This record gives sequence, C-alpha cells and structure tokens, in this order.
Amino acid sequence: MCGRTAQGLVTVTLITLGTGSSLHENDAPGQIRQQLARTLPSKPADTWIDEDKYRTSYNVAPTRYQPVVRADPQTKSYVVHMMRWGLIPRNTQSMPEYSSVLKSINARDDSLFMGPSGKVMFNHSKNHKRCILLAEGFYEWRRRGKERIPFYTRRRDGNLMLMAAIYDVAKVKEEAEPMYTYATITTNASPQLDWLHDRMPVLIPNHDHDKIRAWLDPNLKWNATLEAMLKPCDEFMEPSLESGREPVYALETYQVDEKVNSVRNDSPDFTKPWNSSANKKTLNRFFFAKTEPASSESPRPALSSSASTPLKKDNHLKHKDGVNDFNEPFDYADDMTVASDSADNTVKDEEEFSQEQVSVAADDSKREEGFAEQQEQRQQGRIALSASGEDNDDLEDRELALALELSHQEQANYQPSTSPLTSITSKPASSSSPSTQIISTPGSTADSPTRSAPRTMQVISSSLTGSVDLLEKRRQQRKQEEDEMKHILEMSRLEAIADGHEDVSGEDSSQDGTTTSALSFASEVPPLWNEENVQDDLKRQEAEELEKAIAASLNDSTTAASPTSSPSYNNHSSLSHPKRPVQSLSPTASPRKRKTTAQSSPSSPAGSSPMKPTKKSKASQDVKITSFFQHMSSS
DNA sequence: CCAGACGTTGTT
DNA sequence: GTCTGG
DNA sequence: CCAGACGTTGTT
DNA sequence: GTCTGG
Repeated sequence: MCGRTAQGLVTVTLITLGTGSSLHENDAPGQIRQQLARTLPSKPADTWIDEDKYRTSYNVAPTRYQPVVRADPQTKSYVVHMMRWGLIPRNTQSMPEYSSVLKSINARDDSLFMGPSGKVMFNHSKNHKRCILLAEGFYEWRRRGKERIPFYTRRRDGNLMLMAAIYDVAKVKEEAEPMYTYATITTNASPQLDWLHDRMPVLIPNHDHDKIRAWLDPNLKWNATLEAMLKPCDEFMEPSLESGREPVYALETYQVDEKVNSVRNDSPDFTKPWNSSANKKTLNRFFFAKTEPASSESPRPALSSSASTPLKKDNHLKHKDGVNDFNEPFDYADDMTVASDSADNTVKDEEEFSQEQVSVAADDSKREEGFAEQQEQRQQGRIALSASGEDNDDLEDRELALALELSHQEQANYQPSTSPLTSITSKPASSSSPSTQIISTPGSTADSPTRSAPRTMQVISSSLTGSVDLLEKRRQQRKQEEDEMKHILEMSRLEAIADGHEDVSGEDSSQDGTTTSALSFASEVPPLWNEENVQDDLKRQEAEELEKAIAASLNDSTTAASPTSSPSYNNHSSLSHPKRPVQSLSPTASPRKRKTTAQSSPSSPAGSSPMKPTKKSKASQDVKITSFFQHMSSS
C-alpha cells in the first residue's frame, strides 16, 4: 500500500526582469511552510535540510526524496528534512539490495507493536526516530484480477496529509553523506477505504497537536499511547471538541488517470478525477450525485453500473507506445518545471453537469437490492465474492459503485476549511455559514438521503510560466475556486433544506470569523519537548511500563492499549480481512509466524530446508538479506 | 554467552 | 544496532 | 507502488 | 517468473 504519493505543489518559474535570465524558484517549500506553520504545534525551522532535493511531482515513487518533518534535538525544534523513501537500517554497510530496501517503504503497524509481533528492526526508529511524511495524497491501485486501476486519495480540505512514518540514518559506504531514509506506517484500511485496498497509511489528523507532538517527540519512547495512534485514522472531528459533532470524514478518493502507473509520467492531472471527456458523465454523477426528487427510498449510488462500464473499458486504453503521453520529458534530475498547464481543465461547474443528469431509475431499483445486500455483507464482515465466472465482473463493478457511494455518504458533513492553495488568508466567515449540516442519521447510512458532499474538482494549476502576472493569475484562480465552492455549497444547502435536513441549530459558532479548525486548538502552545517535557515523558513512560506490567500480570489479553488515547472516533474494528486478523496485543497471538529459525538446523547447512517449496526464493533471498545486515563495529 | 535474523505486499 | 533462540 | 528488463565476450 | 529502476 501506499507506494506512490503526490508532491504537487506549484512550481513557479519566475522571470527575472532586469537580466532576462530566468530562474526557477520552487515555491512549494514556501507553501508547505505556510501550512506547517498552521498545523504543527510549533513552527518548524525555516530552513529545510536538503531542501534542494525537493521536486515537484505528482507521481512520487519509492527511492525518491520527500519532505518529512522530524524533531531536531539539537535545536529543539521541528525541521523539515528531505529524506529518501525506503528505510535503510542504521546498521547497513553497503547499499542494500533492492529487494530488501524497497519492501521497507512501508512498515506494518503491528511490526511496531510491543509484544511478539514487534519487529526488532524497527526498534530504534520507533523509539527515537519517528517522523511525519508530508504529501498531498497517495495513490492506491485497486486490483481486480490482473487489472489495476489507480485511485488517488487526498484530504478533502486540500491540506497536506500527515502520514506517520519512521526514519533512520545509515552510513553507507558508497555514499559520502549519511543516508536519511524513511518508511511510512501502514495499518488496516478503514471501512471507508477497504473497498480499495486492505491496507492504508496511518494518518495523523492535522489539527491534533497532541498526537503530532507525541509522535514527533524524540524523547518519548514507544508506549501504548503511541501505539494507539496506529489506526486507520482517516476521519476527524473537525471543529469537534465542542458539541458532540459527527465525525467528519476527511478524505476523498477517486479514480485517476492510468498514466500515473508509469513513474516516468508526471502531471497534475494525476491528482484529479480521471477526466477524459469519455467519462465526464460518470464523473458528473460521481461528484455531483443528485437526489432524485422522488427519492424517498434508499441512497442512490452515484455510479450506475452502466456508468462504471465505460469506466472500466476506457481504462484499458494503452499508452502510446513508449511515448510519454505528455510529450514532456519528466526527468526528475532535469528540472523542476512541470509542463502541462491546463487552465481549462477546471471542471466547469455543476450546471454543466446537472444538465446531464441521468436518471437511471431502471437499474436503480435493481441496484437497490444489491446495495442492501452489499451493505449487509459489509457489515457482517464482508465476503469475498465467490471467485469465478464472468458475473464476477458485474458484481465487482457494482460493488465498487456501492462502496464508493457508501464512502461518500460518510462524508456528508463536509465543510471546507481552506482551499488548497489559498491558505493564509482565512476568509471571513461572511456568507460562508453554509452550515451544510446535513444530518446524517448516524448508524443508518441507508436512509439518509444521499448527498455526496459537494466536491470541488478544483484544478491546481501546475506550472505557470511567465512573469509576475502569475501571482495575479493564481489569485484569480483561487477566487474562482472559492466561488465555485460557495456555489456548490449553496446548492447543496438548498437541497438540504428542501429535504428537510437543514441543520438549523447548526449555526455554528464559526460565525465569529474564527478561521479554521487548527486555530481552535492552538489556544495554548507549550509544545515540543523541552527538558521539562522530558520529565513528563519519563513519567508517562513509567506509567506505561507499570501499566504494561499490570496488564501482563493480569494475563494479558487486549485492552492494554489507549489509555490517554484521544476521542473514540477511531474505533474502526478493523474487521474482515481474512488474511491478517486484527493483531491483538496479546503476546500469545502472533498471526505472522516469526521466521522459523528451526530451518537452519545445524545438520542441514543449506538446501535441505523443509521450507515452502517456493522456488529458490526464500533461501537465496535470505542469504541476500543477511548480507546487508552485516554488523559494523562502530557505534 | 554467541549466532542469526532483521521487510511488505499480494496471491492462492 | 538490537532482539530472540539455543 | 508499477514498468520493464531479463546476457556475455571481446574489441575499440 | 523475478529482479531492478524510477
């Protein structure tokens, strides 16, 4: 999971007036700084480490460098550090084999757990070198047989995603400088995303200073609290602390262009809904699902099977042989200017779409059944659709549609905070009290009239070339986006009223012009881990230890976790997934059998291992791996 | 004490 | 480096 | 994560 | 099939 991300912040090419020479100035770091300043408990240092390694890209693969936030014990502050994706253990001497490194682009959450499932390899990192990967989103390929369809997931508010990660430093012979590398942490996919994949990255809520602080605290050793953070936390209580609001689903996921498959392609389009004219219709209904007037019945899947069909077909369009479809050399090393600016990529507006409103009453009823069925299954822990037959395709299509719809329903309460690139200027609440509080009757996903939260398909213009006009251009663009958003919100609000779902009481206090969520948490900022905090940490650690001991003595079993854990909104019973049953903390339950050391019985040096008959693989690989973990003498 | 292992994902 | 197994 | 390659000897 | 490159 999560083998690809986007670092798509705008690259601006400035033309130096006087000389006529042009220089590239990558503004992305600036934007990230801005966001971080609002997000972290404490503003990070102004200077990045290895900032020059930053590359704007919408298709970031393992082994590439990405910005990571970590604590800097020296300066006692946060720093952004460009690190290489793919953890190389600190004790590595020579460059590890690919087969070894690559696979450490991720670290399973249960590999960090205390207890038997915890992997030694990560011990150092999990205790002292936790960090947060900054990305705009991640790609995930949904597999169906041999088919792989790319989907992109990002925060609905367009802010950076904070992905829990660990890093390490290795002095590799071949490299002059010590290598900083990292791995993102994965966990069971949340119910909202498990239709796509069974794993997902651990995300940290942008507003949760406590979590952020704890995660980045280099003096805080691994404990139950940290461990409790490793959950499919993809939903937040936005401005939650107050009244018991419904959790807000923070993510959105949609299909994207297949061209993203190849790491040699790069385009901002990859982070936008797959936008060929061929499936605009589909998108329309996907993003602006309308409630049929007569809808008294259940939710209406935004995707009809008929719509998903072309979607599937078109997906098979091959690239032009060997040619980069963008006709642009996207050479990482080359230059940071990403071509392909497409102002008209902006998805028009809802009007254009609404005209196409397709009524699919016919199959709707059909689907209705299926939907109920599916939901039933999902709730019970889902079933692998009987594997066989062409019917499966249909089924799966339907499942996808339903799953998407389902996940959209979870997003009913969306309220935009800041638009992606805007930021800073917290716009006054003005007319923006579209408290589109569409009451989603909790528990009954089934009967709340569907209303996919309005989705902006705002286009983040990629590279603008030209001069200072750019700024103006962008400003206007933002405004346009905002207007669009307002419009959409207004529309949906009206609908809500019409449907009698307007949340009257919800004239939320946000009226006072208080900016966005983050601020409400920033009240008091004694963040970081100064010495006194260390004391606290130690105390906490002791407490944890004690707790652990007690738990252990009480004959282990469950519950050992999350004492101080925040709210209860992430109690995703990571259900189903037959493959990997939820890892209990119980030391007795070790789903993944530790590599049996037995095989290396003294009597049989090699070859005779009673291992799986899997080709040469295991044995030879082990040899390789071993060679990378040769001890070093130095500290 | 020393020796040896140290990873994830997907698929069946 | 650091933990487990023997 | 997906795409793409998958080899050696000898000569300049 | 399996490994490497990006």
